[in-house]
Amino acid sequence: MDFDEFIEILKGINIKITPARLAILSIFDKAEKHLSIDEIYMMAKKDVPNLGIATTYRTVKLLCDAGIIEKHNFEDCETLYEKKTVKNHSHIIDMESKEVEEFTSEKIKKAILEIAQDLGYDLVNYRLELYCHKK
Amino acid sequence: MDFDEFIEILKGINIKITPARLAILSIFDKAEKHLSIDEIYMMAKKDVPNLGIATTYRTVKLLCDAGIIEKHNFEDCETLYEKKTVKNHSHIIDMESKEVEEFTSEKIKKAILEIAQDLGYDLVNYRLELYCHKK
DNA sequence: ATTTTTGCAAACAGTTTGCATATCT
DNA sequence: AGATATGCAAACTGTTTGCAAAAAT
Repeated sequence: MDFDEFIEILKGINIKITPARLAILSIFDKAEKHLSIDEIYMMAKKDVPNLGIATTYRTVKLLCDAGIIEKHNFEDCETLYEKKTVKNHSHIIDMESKEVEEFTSEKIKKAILEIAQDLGYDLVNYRLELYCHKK
Repeated sequence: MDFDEFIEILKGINIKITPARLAILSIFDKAEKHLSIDEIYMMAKKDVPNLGIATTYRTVKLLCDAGIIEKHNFEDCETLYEKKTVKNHSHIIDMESKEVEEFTSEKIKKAILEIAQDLGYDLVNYRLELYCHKK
């Protein structure tokens, strides 16, 4: 999904295109890593110097609700956000550097679906996080 | 692990046995579900009427550090605590009732270990949560 | 012109801390 | 007695909200 598609989504949900929103949107569009609110705020401020923290929170929430970005609460980390990918994926957190890597495993996914079924549930979503040391 | 063993652990780490600590300890010993700080506070207050919330937090933190209880931050839930079991387990969260059930799966565990290895990490711990609707 | 969005400051929830007093060993 | 733990209130962090002014449609 690219930048213009994002904007179409925003227009679709009756939302005005403003400099603050464009700035934050484009940060996520370019981001190579998971971002904290403060990082987003700092980066966006370069484009929109008088941006307020409240607007940052509001915009991030908006993008979450619109399904454009995703929120993560990893253990011992501040809340982080990333652009949502179609494929749902899991995370590996390097416990020293706090760096986050992503992966998917059909094998694990299948096993999880199975377990949920066995226990009498319909799986809606799951969260899998591996806390590791780099070898 | 039973109540007396808990107390031995506390003594072992040079910690005084006080009514507040006994009360909170025994709540976890009996608890059949995951507990929020407020629930712990309310329950413990029955035994120790002038208990303060600060002591509740301090004691809960103490028990976490001692490895007696475990902290969970499930999505859209308040922070919850449970007595730590030797076996590490995963959680199924019923998205309507917010009830939490536990399970273990060697199959999943194995697959997870494998993945971590493949990606060049040593697995220290993992967190797996299934968000579901009850069938 | 109308509606939505913004920045600011104040409010808020959950948690932690400083301190003088009380409790444990 | 000496060391630790407690309750209280104040501080603090991360986040949300009310409002009047500003900007988008």
